[in-house]
Amino acid sequence: MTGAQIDTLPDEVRSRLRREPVPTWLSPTLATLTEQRFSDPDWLFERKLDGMRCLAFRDGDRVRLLSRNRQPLDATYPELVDALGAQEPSRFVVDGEVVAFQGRRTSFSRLQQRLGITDPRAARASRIEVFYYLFDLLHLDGYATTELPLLWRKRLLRRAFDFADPLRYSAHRIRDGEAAYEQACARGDEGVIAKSMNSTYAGRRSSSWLKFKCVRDQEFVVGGYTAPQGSRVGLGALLVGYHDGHDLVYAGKVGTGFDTNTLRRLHDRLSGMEQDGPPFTRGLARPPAARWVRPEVVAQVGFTEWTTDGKLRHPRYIGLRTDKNAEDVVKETPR
DNA sequence: TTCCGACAGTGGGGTCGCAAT
DNA sequence: ATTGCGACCCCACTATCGGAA
Repeated sequence: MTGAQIDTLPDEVRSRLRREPVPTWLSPTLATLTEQRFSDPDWLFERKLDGMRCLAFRDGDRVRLLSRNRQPLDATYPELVDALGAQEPSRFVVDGEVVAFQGRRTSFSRLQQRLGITDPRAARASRIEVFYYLFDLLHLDGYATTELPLLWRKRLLRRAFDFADPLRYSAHRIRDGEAAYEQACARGDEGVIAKSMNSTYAGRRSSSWLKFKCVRDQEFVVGGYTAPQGSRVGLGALLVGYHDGHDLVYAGKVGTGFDTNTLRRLHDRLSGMEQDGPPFTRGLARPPAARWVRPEVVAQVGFTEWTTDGKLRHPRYIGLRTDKNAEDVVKETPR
């Protein structure tokens, strides 16, 4: 039956298949982050899902799920093992993302509540429903498919599998990347993955897969900093917050985005502004070991979203804002 | 020559499991 | 029973280096 799937391929495509046993491991292709947004008839665009990367290997009765770092996930997602084991093809390798939903959005924080579970019974009993979005096919019925063009791999994947929850096919649109990106951000998605339709499966960081991330940034007041560790110079991270009424609310640390010069400059500036206690009046349950400063410096910070705990997720330093008064820094609500 | 990709190192939030308290 | 820590997951970013383009 599935051999028929392969038989339907045009000769020039089929000639790129290579016979092989089902591999026990393949490195996942990783996308490269880019600021460029483009539309291109040779590229397709998929939703960027906020979950966990997972490769699935089936060889007959044996189904194995592995994380990006080769950690076994079979016991964490037993219902996915079952669904893959019930598929018609008995030998395959697929690539995809395991996700959980919070409303209409994929939610990594919700998925995290299942992530550490290593007992299949506990996993099945979990209230967190997960889905496996498949977006690539690396092996089918004794053939390596990694040398096929992406669009053919996706076609084979879609035809060879029976997509019923919890397995879902990761749909794409062709050509219109900029519109896909804008719609993704408006929906509250993480972004878009752009993929060159004719590319083979790279199995490493690749410029044939690009990340268009929906990013946010705003100003924050610097209220302290931590000491540098190891070979770091100047400081480790900035502790930042924003005003809310009479409160200065702590929003987390920012520990990346500076080069060596900036670290030194920031430390020079902040070390002259120290005060005894934290300037934050809210959001700081247990103050971390830090130096505290008068809340006067304003920094621009990029991040992906607010966590449920009111902290910045994936924060990075962008630069200082000298044109903005610290008193005017408040939490911006996304429009 | 320039650029790309890999690696190491530093930093973030959050969850779970387990050992120490 | 509580706390702290490491190991995972998600990452961003800098600095360096060797080989590809």
